[in-house]
Amino acid sequence: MMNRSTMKPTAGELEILRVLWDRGPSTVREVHEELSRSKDVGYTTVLKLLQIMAAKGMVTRNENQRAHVYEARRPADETKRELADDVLQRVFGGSASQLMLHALEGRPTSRQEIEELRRMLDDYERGLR
Amino acid sequence: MMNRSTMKPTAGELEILRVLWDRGPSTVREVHEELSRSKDVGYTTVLKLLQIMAAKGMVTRNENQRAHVYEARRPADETKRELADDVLQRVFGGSASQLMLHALEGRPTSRQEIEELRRMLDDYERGLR
DNA sequence: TTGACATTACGAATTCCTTCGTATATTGTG
DNA sequence: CACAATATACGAAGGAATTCGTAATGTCAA
Repeated sequence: MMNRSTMKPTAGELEILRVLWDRGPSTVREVHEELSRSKDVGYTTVLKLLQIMAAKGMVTRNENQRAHVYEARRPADETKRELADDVLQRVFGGSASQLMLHALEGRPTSRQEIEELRRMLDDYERGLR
Repeated sequence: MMNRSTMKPTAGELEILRVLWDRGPSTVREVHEELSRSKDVGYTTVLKLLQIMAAKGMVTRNENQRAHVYEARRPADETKRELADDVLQRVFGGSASQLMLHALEGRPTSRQEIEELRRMLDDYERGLR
């Protein structure tokens, strides 16, 4: 099996990870309720996915309670960074400005948001010194 | 079948699209040669993928020559924009600055590259007026 | 023309992802 | 206790993606 610390989540797994990132450690029921707000999905489907993710080492499982509690094993930032880098390399050949340009074009972007991006660049550059 | 004009290419299809974007209309042999530089892949594997992509309407096929000539049907920018937007929404909930932050952190970033990002933002904002 | 070579067509194996049904186990309550 | 409600376990179906082998077909040169 692939190195577990650099495993790329599938689309379905990512949806679940985002719930866990938002809510913190959660039961199947809680994850299912959250996902149900935005899509039609069966309880056992969520359960199965969480079991698979646990088998992959992508989440940990605490079995102290009857309703097991799942938690993302890796920090959200780490996974997000990898996913961003993945699309950066695979689609844009590593060009960050190309990625940003197309991301901005993909949807309405306010001037305010651009301001925030500038601030972010300033902060980031400050970190480089 | 999904609407053909917003079909998301798979990982393998994307590799081929990038070759077609770079080279323009190409034969299977040409695509295969290009891909072979970076990975071990069989000729008929590339052929099959191109046939599938043609069936999906993702590429067009010109059969005038014995060696058919394939060409990406949609402009590269359009597809890239969708892929960027896809990761923007699915991973970062639409926050462009979060995407950028994680993309930059994902790998070494030069000050030069940050400069380019600033120019890109300037240009983009100019387009908003 | 015929044989070597290049090319396409196509089926099929394999793996992964997604989804869910059913069986089983546990818990709390009347 | 026994029943209803709530969990987990697990198999399996269906579909998509990937990969390649083999057969069929076309082309060119000796």
